[in-house]
Amino acid sequence: MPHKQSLTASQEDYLETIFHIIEDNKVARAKEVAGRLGVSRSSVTEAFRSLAKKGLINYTPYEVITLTNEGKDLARDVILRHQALKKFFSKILAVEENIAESGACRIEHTAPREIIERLIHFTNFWEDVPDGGEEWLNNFKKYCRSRE
Amino acid sequence: MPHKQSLTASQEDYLETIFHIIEDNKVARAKEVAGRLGVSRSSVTEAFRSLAKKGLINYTPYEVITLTNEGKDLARDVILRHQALKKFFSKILAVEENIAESGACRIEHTAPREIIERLIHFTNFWEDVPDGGEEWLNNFKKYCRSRE
DNA sequence: CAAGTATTTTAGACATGCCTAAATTGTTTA
DNA sequence: TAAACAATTTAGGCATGTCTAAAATACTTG
Repeated sequence: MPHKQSLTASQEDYLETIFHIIEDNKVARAKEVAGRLGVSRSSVTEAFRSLAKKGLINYTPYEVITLTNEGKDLARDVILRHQALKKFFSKILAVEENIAESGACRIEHTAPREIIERLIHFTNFWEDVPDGGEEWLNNFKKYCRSRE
Repeated sequence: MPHKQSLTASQEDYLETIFHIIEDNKVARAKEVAGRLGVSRSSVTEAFRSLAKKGLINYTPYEVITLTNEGKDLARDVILRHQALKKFFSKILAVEENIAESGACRIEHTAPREIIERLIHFTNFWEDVPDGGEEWLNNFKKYCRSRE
């Protein structure tokens, strides 16, 4: 069982995007990746090469790409972190949707696993024990509004 | 009143470190910065040049450096973010000290202001209203332990 | 099926940020 | 005060990740 390899922030972004595109279209192509990530198509080509070298995507020049099993696993891992962060930011911190999203996008690459895990626990526990949480949260929101 | 300029993660690290060294020693020198950040002295020289170009440090080759007022402001800003994150991670998420520290180190550069602010509010509000928080936190810690 | 269009890749640059080794400058001390 | 030592800077490299413009390939349609 090979240990999960470590990716750069950029590679995680590509993997995540590719995963979402494949959810929509079965396969991914450079044009679409470039569009969603806001980079040039030639940058995508290079990213494809580096992901292929790591065995995370199936890539043959000029053809559409798919994820390998390892690529899928890693992509899901990134997406899980992303969603955990976003949920915490929007549900608990009551931050605006788009800030929660962009914050998740950025922090997903740098937050230590232990912290992500705790955040997930925190959110789950909060939801599991709503008796106090609900009211507390309302008061918190009021508190936040009072100092804007 | 010039708007706060944006810094790279690396520049923020240097600024933060320089600020702490100056707190200890009045002035900073490359050797010390290199030691604390774990980079080579020549990397520090280059960082000094880039920070000087942005008007954040007073730098003359071969001499000790100090922070300009703008540099101090920006350094304090980074440190504030760092401390806010660290406090939240250790006090609320009950994460180990060193993980809280390294998480803060990394996330301080990427977290949107709005999220940092909310985190600060959250921590403060939590502490201001300890009646529920204390017990809740103990239950949360138990919950975390139960799934390790 | 050939020509035109769309897509992808290559070629060549550039910026950041790191490194080591060698040169330079500053400091201390015999 | 000159030599030895310490600190800093320069020179030259390397890796990542981005770009534009031009070339190569694939697709589509008359």
